[in-house]
Amino acid sequence: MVIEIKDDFDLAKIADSGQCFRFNRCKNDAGAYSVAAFNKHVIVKELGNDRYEFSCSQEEYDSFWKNYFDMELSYSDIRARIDEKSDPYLYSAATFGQGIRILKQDPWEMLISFIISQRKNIPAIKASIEKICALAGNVIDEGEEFGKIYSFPTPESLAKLSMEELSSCSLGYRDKYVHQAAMDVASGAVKLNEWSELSDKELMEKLLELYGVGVKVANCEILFGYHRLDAFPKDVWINRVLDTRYPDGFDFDRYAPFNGVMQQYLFFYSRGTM
DNA sequence: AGGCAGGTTCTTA
DNA sequence: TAAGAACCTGCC
Repeated sequence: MVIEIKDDFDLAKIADSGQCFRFNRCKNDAGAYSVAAFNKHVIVKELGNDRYEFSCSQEEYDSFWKNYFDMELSYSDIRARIDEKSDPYLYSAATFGQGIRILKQDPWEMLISFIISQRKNIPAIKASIEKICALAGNVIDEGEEFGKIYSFPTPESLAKLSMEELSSCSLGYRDKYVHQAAMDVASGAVKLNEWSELSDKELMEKLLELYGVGVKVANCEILFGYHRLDAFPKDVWINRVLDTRYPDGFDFDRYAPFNGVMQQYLFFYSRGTM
């Protein structure tokens, strides 16, 4: 089906924004992207004039992908909160990053993904996640162009993997973190879905109790897994920006409750320019 | 060849 | 409570 999208929506920027790891440009089809999430897979292709082709039914778009891409929220309105004169750097970053949206992803998949992300670059993170999916996920789609697409494993199937199998996914020292998290969620000791009811503070405290989860990974989980758009993960890139561009501090009060969106613009801009 | 990559844990004072 | 070292692995 083909749909017209008027608000910010740039597949290339979203794919490269570091929030998702199973969102890839199709090798033999420029402008088309493969997206795997929640046991579903879709190819999205930009047609021009704000039109996009989704390789799914209208019904699946309405019931799933529309929400996944957070289409009810206007990101151009969020960008409009930025005043060029009071913060020219953020304004430039947001202009550069226009088209980025924060996806509504699976808290479980995000937790494991960001545990894996520590001290890894994005290609390495993606490679590990794909190995895990191929090893413990199910085939959810198959096509000549993109081959077999696997779902992200359930907590149960990931918990069943031996440490040897986990190690074969190039997790390095993170293998024990992933194993423990899978055990905790599979056993029911950790109920990620119920945690969505917690306050920001309580949610952070719960996440920090998990083995292998520190402040940065917890904030990524809160922003990308729980879609709480005020969370502001600080990684080396963001810290570099804050140190060099905001020596007197970033104005978090001004952009609440959307500081996480600003973080994405700053992150994307810093990676493209520094 | 040595250092580093979107951090966290463990150890030590 | 805080700083420093160690940690897997792959790629410059």
